[in-house]
Amino acid sequence: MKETSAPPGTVPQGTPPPQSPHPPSAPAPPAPAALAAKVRTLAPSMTRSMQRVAEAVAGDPAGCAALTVTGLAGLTGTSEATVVRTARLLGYPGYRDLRLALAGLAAHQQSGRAPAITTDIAVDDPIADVVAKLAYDEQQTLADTAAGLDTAQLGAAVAAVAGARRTDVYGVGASGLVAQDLTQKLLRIGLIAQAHSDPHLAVTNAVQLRAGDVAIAITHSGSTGDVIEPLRVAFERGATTVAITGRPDGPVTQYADHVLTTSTARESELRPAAMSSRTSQLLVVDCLFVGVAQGTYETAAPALSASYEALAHRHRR
Amino acid sequence: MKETSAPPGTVPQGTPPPQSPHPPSAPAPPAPAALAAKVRTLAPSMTRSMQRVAEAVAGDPAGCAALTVTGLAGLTGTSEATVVRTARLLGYPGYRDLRLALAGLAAHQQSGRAPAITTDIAVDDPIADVVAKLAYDEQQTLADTAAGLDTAQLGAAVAAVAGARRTDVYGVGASGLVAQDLTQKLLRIGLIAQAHSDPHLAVTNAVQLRAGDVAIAITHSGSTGDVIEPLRVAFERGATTVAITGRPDGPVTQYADHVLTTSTARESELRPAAMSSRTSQLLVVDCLFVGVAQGTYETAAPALSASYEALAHRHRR
DNA sequence: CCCGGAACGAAAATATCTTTCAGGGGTGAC
DNA sequence: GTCACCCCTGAAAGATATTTTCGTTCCGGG
Repeated sequence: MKETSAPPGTVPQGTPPPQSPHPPSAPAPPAPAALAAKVRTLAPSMTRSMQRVAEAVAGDPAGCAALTVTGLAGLTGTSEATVVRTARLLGYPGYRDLRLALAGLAAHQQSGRAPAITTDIAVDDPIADVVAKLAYDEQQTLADTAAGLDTAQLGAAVAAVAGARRTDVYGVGASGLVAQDLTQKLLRIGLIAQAHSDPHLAVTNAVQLRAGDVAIAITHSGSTGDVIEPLRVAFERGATTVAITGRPDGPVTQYADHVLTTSTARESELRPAAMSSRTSQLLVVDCLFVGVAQGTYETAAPALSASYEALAHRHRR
Repeated sequence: MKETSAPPGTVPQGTPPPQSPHPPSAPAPPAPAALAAKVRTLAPSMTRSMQRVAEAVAGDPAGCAALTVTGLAGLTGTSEATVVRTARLLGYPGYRDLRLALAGLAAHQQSGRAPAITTDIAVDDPIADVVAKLAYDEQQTLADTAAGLDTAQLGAAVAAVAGARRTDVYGVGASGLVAQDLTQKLLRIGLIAQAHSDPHLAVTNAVQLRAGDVAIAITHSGSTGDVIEPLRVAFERGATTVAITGRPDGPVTQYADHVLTTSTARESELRPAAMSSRTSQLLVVDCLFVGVAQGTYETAAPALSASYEALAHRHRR
């Protein structure tokens, strides 16, 4: 018999990438998930050998999917012909298609058992669980942050930075890295930006700010004195001030013209709050950056490609 | 060659891939659902023809699962050999197994929800859309990274760091911030760690490493000379070396005992690759950290609370 | 005891997958 | 600018897997 699905040289379907239609679900021949039921239904009409095969298939779809005709025949103590006959009886054109369906079924039921990722990370969690849980938590943090972000405030902050003479960013500890990340990006699109993690230098720099400049403070707790102080100075010098914080009611906001709220996820002993706050802050910072890049596209685009090219030589062949 | 998948009575899988270039080669277990991610990760190292095949496969898993080698080759305008080569590159023993995985994936996503809108960010997108798209993309990046992360390699890296005399981390540019992030965390649980972004200092420090020490290089491109060089030195001094890179076939891996792969998302003009690579790298680093914290819980727990308390009085009332 | 029918498996026949090999195109060296 | 080299690529040979064919065996009934 010829290949059931696609003739080699001909033009079976002229549509390569288009998604296959979902509405017309399983018609009749390819049973999607009701395989076990089908086996029970058809069992009476099967011969002994075929029943053995059907039983094996229904019992361990995943395992059988990994077997060839010969393998399955050997496993069930029958012959290849019997296996093919069974596949036919179950409604498939041949063993090949049964096997394909089997693989799908296996994947399906494997995804069925949802890992309890809502749990906290325990000391004895296997490493695979740690990965799953962390990824899940960070995804959750991102969703929360996006949902809680005030786009009006963000828009105002974007406009301020896009039109600023210079932008100073304050952050210490983990937030300091976020501050640097933002700074790096702004520099890449040709803006003048600087990150400060040294409180003293931050304050002395803040004094130089004036109207038209922007100061951004990043602090999860909203009460980090080392970051509030320079922001206060900048505020009093007339600069536009922005606070990125997880505590929109914290002290830092009293000197902030615009407040961007980051989300606060539950923390645990093994998962310090710094982790999710960092994720959240980075998303906010990314949004800010992209917004600014949009607003200054004329200059941002060439600056981006220039910096990209400048780095090209630093890569080995 | 005998049946690639499984002899009758024995274990189904467990077949390591054909060749391993170096001792630290990822076994690359048959990817279950991480296919799209894998395609993106490996795309840069593919040839044009192979990319066409990979694209078709990633674009329409269900459709491709129904095709034979010849059919897929015809559809993509390539040859059977190329299709098989692509399957190999994606980590499967041959096309047969890729097809099987494809069937599983198809069943998987048919049951799952619709894949969301994946439009690029445009210059004139309203700020709310920017937030939504960025959040979605970063979530996707996290999922891809988690799916593509080799837990065996991660476990090995965790063990190495947990037992290390000292740990050095190399990273420049955006990866430098990730390196600092990791370092900060490790310091917090009482380990000795240092981040280097100055290539010269990194090398001079690497010379001091010896067996029992760990060196970690972080580079998205996998070919950043400034980061490879210190890793090479550390490798030759006998330290355990780890590479965190988006290019598991890049130059950096030749000096790495363990390779942790980050995901590569499509980039656009307004969304530089650095953004998603950073997200991906951070997740990997977080996993590494939590793993190490688990392994050294006896000392990590008190160290964590100590550092927490030490910071408390830096917060304003 | 012999006959008819169905089940079953061995092996041939076919299709499919994998490997090998040689040509073509591009790149770096000189 | 030319040459040599290497890698990509596809055609075809070679190896495997699947399907079909066909003969044998096993029962139950006449």
